[in-house]
Amino acid sequence: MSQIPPVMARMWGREPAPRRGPRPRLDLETITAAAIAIADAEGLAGVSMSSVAVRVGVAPMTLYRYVGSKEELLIVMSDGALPAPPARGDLTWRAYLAAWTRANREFLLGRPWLLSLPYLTPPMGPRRLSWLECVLDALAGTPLDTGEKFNVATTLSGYALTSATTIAGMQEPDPGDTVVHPSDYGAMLAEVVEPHAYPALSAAVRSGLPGEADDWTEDGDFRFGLDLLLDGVAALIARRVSQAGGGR
Amino acid sequence: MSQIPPVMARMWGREPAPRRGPRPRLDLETITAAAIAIADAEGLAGVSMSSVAVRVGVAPMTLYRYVGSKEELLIVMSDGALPAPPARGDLTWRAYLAAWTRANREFLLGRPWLLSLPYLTPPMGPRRLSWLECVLDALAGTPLDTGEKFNVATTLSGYALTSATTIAGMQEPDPGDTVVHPSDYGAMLAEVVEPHAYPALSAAVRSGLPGEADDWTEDGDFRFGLDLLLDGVAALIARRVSQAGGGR
DNA sequence: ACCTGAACACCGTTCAAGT
DNA sequence: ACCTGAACACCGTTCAAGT
Repeated sequence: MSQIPPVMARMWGREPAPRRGPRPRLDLETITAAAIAIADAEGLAGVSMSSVAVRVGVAPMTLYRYVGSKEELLIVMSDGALPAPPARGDLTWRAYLAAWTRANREFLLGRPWLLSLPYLTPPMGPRRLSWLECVLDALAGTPLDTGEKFNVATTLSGYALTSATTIAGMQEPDPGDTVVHPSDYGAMLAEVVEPHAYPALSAAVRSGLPGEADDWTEDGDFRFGLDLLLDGVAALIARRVSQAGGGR
Repeated sequence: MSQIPPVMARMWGREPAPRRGPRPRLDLETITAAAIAIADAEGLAGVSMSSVAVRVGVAPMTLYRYVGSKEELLIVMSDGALPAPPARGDLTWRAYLAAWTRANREFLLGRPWLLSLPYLTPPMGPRRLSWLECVLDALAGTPLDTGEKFNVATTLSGYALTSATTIAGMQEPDPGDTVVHPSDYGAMLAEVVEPHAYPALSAAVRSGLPGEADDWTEDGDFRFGLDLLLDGVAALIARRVSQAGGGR
């Protein structure tokens, strides 16, 4: 058994090797915390094996005892940077999932470098999976099957991701990022989009539109999409309930 | 005016500088196509300024005449790699948006390196905006306002992205990627997730679950989430219609 | 005006050597 | 057993020089 990849074993504290001799002076958590601190301060561009090593006071190559590669370090960071999911309290599934999605979006906005992590793997770390756990738990009282619950979780976190990306893309640059920061997205589009090639878009853009950063950051747009999704979930639950009722 | 960022000007063929003297031997499209071809063949890791330069037969520094930085090149690639959106035909808005979302997901799966592009900017390139145009056009006959139409587009492309990421994460590795490829995601989770810390998740995982790659790749799960979203849009439209009817 | 060669300041990673 | 110094094969980017 135990065919789980090495990063995963390490994230879950399953040290692969037995140990004799001197205790390690370092551990993965310390390294991860240092890398996260750098990313918070300087963006992902500031995170290099050597900058992390300097911060924990060690030679760069020492890190390779704890992490197979930089790519693995990034994966570990992407889990370590997550906060705990919101507490369930006595919210309905719907109120809870709304809070959950909002909290998900919030931590992405608080650490925009999470949005620029080069590869998105399926949820594998303890933190990320605790967020998944919460969705399953919130839906435990509903007639949805396991696959459906997973789908709800995927869809909601996807929505949080998209929403965060949209906002982060128009906000202040990361420290270290310089390429594109449309302070006025709508005006930018208006300048470039030609009416005969993009009729609907250019009409929308010219009639003033949701291009102002303020509008997008407003909560209304976020709630709009979220309600759309939750309405869908509610409708599905209602369907399942009536099916179950009719079947017995 | 013209406060659009340089990458954007270049993507739209607005050459910033006047030109006297020798004609350039290269253009941005050629460079972009070469970079995309490398990414298709070797993954994003294979794309370096020098590998692209070699492919177009030029010194690496020549590229900086056409592109401000590697980051800009990646942005240009992310637009250039998109196919044309599906034709509207005489589909209903709903059928069209379903096809649109599916096509969106499909090109992401066909070029998984798009999923690992380091930073997601708001839609700015001609191709990406033509996808947006199509959503606005499909919803033109509905009473949704501009902001709502944008939101629908954002939500649907977010869903395509999430769905593609989930599938790509469990499929064959990119050429060049080696870190994590859970051939059996469910079994992996089962091995690591403890019942008392993750009760709902470990129950789900142990009762056999949507962890098999086949299940996820199945169309059913994708359609599930998509219908959920489109049901929400339909409900909103119905609400707006009845409001408009009552208001006059 | 366009292109380039040499050079700069970095990368991530290996490996054999130290303790 | 853990840590490291030296070394390798790269990066992206600058700048002054060629034509």
